[in-house]
Amino acid sequence: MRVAYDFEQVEKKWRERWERDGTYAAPRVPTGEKYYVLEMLPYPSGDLHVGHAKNYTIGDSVARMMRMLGCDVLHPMGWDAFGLPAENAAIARGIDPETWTRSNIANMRRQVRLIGTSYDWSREITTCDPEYYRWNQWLFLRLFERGLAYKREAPVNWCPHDRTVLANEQVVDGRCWRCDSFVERRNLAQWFLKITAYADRLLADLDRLEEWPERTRTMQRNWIGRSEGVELSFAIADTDARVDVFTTRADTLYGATFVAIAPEHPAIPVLKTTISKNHALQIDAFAESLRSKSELERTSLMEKTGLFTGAYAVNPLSHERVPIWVTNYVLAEYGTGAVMGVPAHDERDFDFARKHGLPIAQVIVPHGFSDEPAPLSQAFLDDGRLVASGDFSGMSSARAREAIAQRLAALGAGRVNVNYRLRDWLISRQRYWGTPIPIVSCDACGEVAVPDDALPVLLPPNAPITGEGSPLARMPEFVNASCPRCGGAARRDTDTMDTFFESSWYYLRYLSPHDASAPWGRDEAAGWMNVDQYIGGAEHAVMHLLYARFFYKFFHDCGWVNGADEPFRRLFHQGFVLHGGEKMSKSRGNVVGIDETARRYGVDAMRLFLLCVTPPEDTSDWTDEGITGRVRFLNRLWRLCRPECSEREVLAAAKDDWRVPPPASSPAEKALIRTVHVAAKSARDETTSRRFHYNATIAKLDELLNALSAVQQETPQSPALAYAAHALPLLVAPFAPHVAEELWERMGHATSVHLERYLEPDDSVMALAEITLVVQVNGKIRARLTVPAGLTESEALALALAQPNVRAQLDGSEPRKHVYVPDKLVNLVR
RNA sequence: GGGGAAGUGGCGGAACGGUAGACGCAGCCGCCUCAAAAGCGGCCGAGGUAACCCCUCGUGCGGGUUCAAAUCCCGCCUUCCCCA
Repeated sequence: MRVAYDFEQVEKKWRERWERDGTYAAPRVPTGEKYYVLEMLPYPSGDLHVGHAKNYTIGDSVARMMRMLGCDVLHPMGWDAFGLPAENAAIARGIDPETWTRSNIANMRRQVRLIGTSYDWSREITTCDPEYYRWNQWLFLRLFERGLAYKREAPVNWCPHDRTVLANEQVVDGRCWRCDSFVERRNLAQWFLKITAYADRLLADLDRLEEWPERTRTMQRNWIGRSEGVELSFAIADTDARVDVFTTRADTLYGATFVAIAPEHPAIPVLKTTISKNHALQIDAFAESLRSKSELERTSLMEKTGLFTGAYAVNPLSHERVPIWVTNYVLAEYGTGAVMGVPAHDERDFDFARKHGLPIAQVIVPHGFSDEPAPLSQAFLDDGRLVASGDFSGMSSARAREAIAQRLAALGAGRVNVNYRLRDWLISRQRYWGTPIPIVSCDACGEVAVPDDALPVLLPPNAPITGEGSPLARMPEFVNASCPRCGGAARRDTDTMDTFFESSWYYLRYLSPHDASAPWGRDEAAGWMNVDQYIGGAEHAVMHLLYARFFYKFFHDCGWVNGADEPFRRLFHQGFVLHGGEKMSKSRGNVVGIDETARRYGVDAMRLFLLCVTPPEDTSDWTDEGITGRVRFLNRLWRLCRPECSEREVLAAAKDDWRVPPPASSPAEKALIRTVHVAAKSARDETTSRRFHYNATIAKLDELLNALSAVQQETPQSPALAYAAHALPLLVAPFAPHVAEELWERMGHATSVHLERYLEPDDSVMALAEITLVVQVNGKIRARLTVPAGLTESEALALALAQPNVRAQLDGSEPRKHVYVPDKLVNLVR
């Protein structure tokens, strides 16, 4: 199946014309109603396939619709250009990361343009440009000044052979992906951003993001993982030290039969003073065996194991001595690095106690049960009534939680606390291809900020990128610096930032992309923010979208942005495009590329197919048979509109009137004019409702072509035909922008169809003179009547009762009651 | 294990409590043609029936709410996604 017109030439012509004329340029600040529509900043990985095209087509259709509905639309594009793949290319093939990245951007820019997107290219940003990343550094320093960026030791994956840090995904079965050495965990001083300071707001404000998908909000809630409970202290017997634990179940405190700590727990050195040498050696060996294990392995993959330390902890209320164990499943990085073990009322503790022969002391019984419980065959997790809990026995769990918290507070042994699963954001990467962290380390002054007027700290060229060691650390000309504060010799920080830093604020840079004095302009932000519609994959539901929310709240607190302190008002996740029922991948060899598809069918056909096959949030399947339908659509469109084009003088003369529907002289003409408006209504409503189910709109456009074809055969000179043909380019413009523009021009218009107002659906045109009245008896359809619209209830009822089939179903009896839905149905109930 | 989304013809899907299967793909029949392609017209859930009238069944399964349920509620099964 071939497109019947020269789509290649048509599409190229308009691509260039739009570019030349700046058709889609947005004003500096909006004057009328504004609409900021944004697709997630892409990583320039290389070739685009039709899955990417689907994402950009959805966003572009929305942008074009909103423009045609009269809004000032901001629709920008840029490149998330820092990151590991460029550095890996450098390691594997000796290509300079910048060269590799720039050539990928050039290719992707060409492909994104190829698919007819209406971006304002004057606002293009590239995050590896010093003009961009200097503002990363500037923002980092503002976080640093406010105590929201801090440095501390934290474990990383370390390859001892390559002497480098590995990302989690570079650790395969505990070994380095490059050299197969066993990976170690090693503590390094690293920069963190204090996102936990915003945990409560990030959680609470999810409730206000009503136009985000529920699943995304749920995922963020789970990720933040707020729990209310008590932080309390167990003294380590025979020392002055203590072990802090957090629990949401303070009511089970009397049931604690052990305390479990992480092998890296800071109390271990103190604890060693009270135990035998043999115990101490065993602890060291146990810690050593876990040293190289990742969190994932410890908590999920490995069996839960542990070792008695020989030391005891003292329960702050019962004063009972319980053994302290080191375990693999308690992590030093999470919470307090220690938990109290209550086997009777916690599944994990129950399993652990069973395995290691620890006592199981039940202190909660179901309401209504006796105080002498039978031995448990599994942990009892529900709330109940306390037993064997000193003064608290007999209380309900809920009441006991409060009473125990109060008692602990009075004793100075505990306090009510809120715990979050969310941890501070580690942004240090021991990598080259990223934003240098603008900090100088001075022996005398400590960590000192690079002054604003010395920004950007440029990424030096010709770094030794070999995969061994940190490239910047091996460049003395970069490392050696003078302290901005005392002028003495100092060392530059040789880490670069996590690339999620750049993507946490880029939507603001689009507002003033060339401003050399500020990351963004206040007026521009006041005018354009917030992003009205954000579009991107569900895989970013947590990290990117949480980091961006954190940044925006910080900006808001600094007074740099006004209005709502959420960056993205509405969020839409598009579905994947499969091919042959599988995800597209190079290894499967099932990738459908954009270039090839554009060459075979044209961009308009591709866009229409991607939109029509499923609702945009659903997974869809690419098929070459499926796109046939869209090629036919375009061919029909071209053919049906062109006779009108030859009469361009007539149309030009009637130019002011082309939006006014002519009187219809036949039912087919009436139906045709009506279908024009039905299609326009669908396009408008799918946009303003933010459902974006343009698959339904395209079905209406199919019906419109069917109606047009019917009238053309019947009355080729019909004014209704001219009207519908003239409306068509307007109607399809957001979805198939090139062919629409070409037809529009051929009809004698000198200005772009994309700057026209969309066709306003008119209810009076869509009203039907005759409708089908459905007659039901007891909810089952017994007759369909073609009747004039607007019958009164009694008229409809009389008609319904006169139907022979209805009378037969009523079997001579009068209906007990009836329901009338005007112009729809009558339901008679026997 | 917890949470979320979804199950409709041969296929993708439409129907936001009111005519189930719009529209498209595939298939079948016809027109056009020397022929093919393209195009145009028709048929296309299952069963009953001479029948396109009409009747019965039918939206994963089982209940419920309602004059009326693919749609709302409860339970189950299956699939996908996220977190463990």
